[in-house]
Amino acid sequence: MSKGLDTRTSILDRAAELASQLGLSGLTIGSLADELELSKSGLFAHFGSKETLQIQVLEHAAAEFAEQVVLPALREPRGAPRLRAIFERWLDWARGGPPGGCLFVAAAVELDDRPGPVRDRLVAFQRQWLDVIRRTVQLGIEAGRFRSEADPAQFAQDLYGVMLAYHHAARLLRDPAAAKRARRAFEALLAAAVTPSHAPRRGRVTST
Amino acid sequence: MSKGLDTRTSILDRAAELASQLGLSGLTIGSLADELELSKSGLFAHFGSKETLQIQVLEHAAAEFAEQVVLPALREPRGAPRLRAIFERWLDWARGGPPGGCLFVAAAVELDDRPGPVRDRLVAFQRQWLDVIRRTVQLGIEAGRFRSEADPAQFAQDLYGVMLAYHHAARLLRDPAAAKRARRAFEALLAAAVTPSHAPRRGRVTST
DNA sequence: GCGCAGAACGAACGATCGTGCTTTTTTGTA
DNA sequence: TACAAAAAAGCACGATCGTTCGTTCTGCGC
Repeated sequence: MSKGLDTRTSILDRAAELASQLGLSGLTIGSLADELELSKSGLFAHFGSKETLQIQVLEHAAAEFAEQVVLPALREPRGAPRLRAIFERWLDWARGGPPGGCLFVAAAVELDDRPGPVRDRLVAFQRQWLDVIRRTVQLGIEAGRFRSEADPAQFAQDLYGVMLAYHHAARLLRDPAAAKRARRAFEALLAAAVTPSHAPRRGRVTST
Repeated sequence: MSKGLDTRTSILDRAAELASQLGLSGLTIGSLADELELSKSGLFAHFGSKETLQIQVLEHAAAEFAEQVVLPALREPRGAPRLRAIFERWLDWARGGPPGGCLFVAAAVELDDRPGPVRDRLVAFQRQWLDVIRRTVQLGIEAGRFRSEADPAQFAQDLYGVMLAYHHAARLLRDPAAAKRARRAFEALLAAAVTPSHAPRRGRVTST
C-alpha cells in the first residue's frame, strides 16, 4: 500500500501548487491528471469527489505549514524571539513556497462566503493558527516580557494584516519593497507590545 | 440608446455582486443571465467576450468606489480628518456593500498571478488607490500635521493590511470584534503618524 | 504458478462553459 | 404610423467540467 500513498502524496503536492494559483475551485481534475501524467479516472479514484480532494489539499498544506512554520517557531524561547520566529517563518512561507502564494490566503478569500465542509475545515485551521499567535502573546505577557495591557487577539489580527498586506503588495503589485515594509510593520507592532525594560533590540522604529 | 445602457448597468450591478462572491472567473454568463432573466446570448452581446465583461465589472465597481469612498473623503480637511474619512468610508464599503465582501479584495487574490488585461486593469486601480492614500499622508506631513519622519508608502501598505485583516476576520472567521479591532489598529497607525502637538483626539491607544 | 486486491486506465455520461450565428422583438424617431 | 436601428432571443457548436463504469495492469502472499 506504499505505491498508493506515494502517488497520492505527489498528487496533493501538485494540487496544492495549482490551487494556490487558480483557487480550490479553479483547480481542475482533468488538468491535474494531465500534469501528473495520470488518467482522470485514476486520479479521481484516490479521492472519490472533488470536494474531498479540496479538503485533502487543505489538510496536506496545513501539515506542511505546521512543519515549516508552527513547530520550529514554538521551539524558540517565549516572548519576542518566538514571535519573531513566527513572523519570519510565516513570511518565508508566503514568499518561497508555492509559486501562487499562500494557499490559505487564496482559499480564505475564495471561500469566505461559500458554506460547506471545505470552508469549515479552512476556518478551523485559521482559528487554530490565530490561537497559536494569541497564546504566544499571552505567554509573553505572563512572562513579563510584554506589557500587561497588550491585547493578544488584537495583536493576532494586526499581525495577520501585516502578512496579508505583504501578500497584496508583493504578489499583485509586484512591489519589491513589500517585504521590507512588512518587517517594519511587524517591528512596530512588536515594539508597542514589549515592556519598556525589554526595549527593541533592532534599530529604532520611528515611522508608522 | 437609453434602454441598452439601462440593462447594461443592471447587468454590471448584479455581476459585481456575483463576482465578489464567486470571483471574476467563477462568475458565469449563463447563471448571470438566468438571474437577470435574460438570454445568455442577449447578455453576451453587450460585451462580446467574458474578458471584456470582467474588465467592465471592475470598471463599474471602481466608479462606485470612487463615488462612495474616494471623492467624499477628499472633501474632508487634510491631515487626520481626511485619513479618518478614508478609513471609515473604506470600512463601510467593505462591510455594507456587496454580500460577498469587497470585489477588489477577491479579485486581487484571484488575479495575483494570472497575467492579462484584467489583471492589468486591477493593478492600475489598486496603484491609484494606494497613491491617494500616500498623497494624503504626504499632504499631512507638508501641512505639519504628521511627523516629518512618517513614511507615506509604509502607511499605505499598513492601512491596506488593516483592511485586509478586517476582511479576513469578519468574512471568513465571522468575528464580531473584527471592526472594533480594525478601528483600534487604524488609530494606533494614525497616532504614530501625527505630530505630538496634534495629539490623538480619541482615547489613548495603549494596546498593540 | 495462482489468485486476489489495489491502482490505473479508457470510454462515456449529462451538464455547463464561452462563443458564434440567424431571427424575432422592441425602441426611438421622422 | 412607418421604418431603421438596437436589443434580445433562439439555437447550435466544440470544449471541458465532475463523475461513473467496466476493464486492465501490477505487485504480493500462498
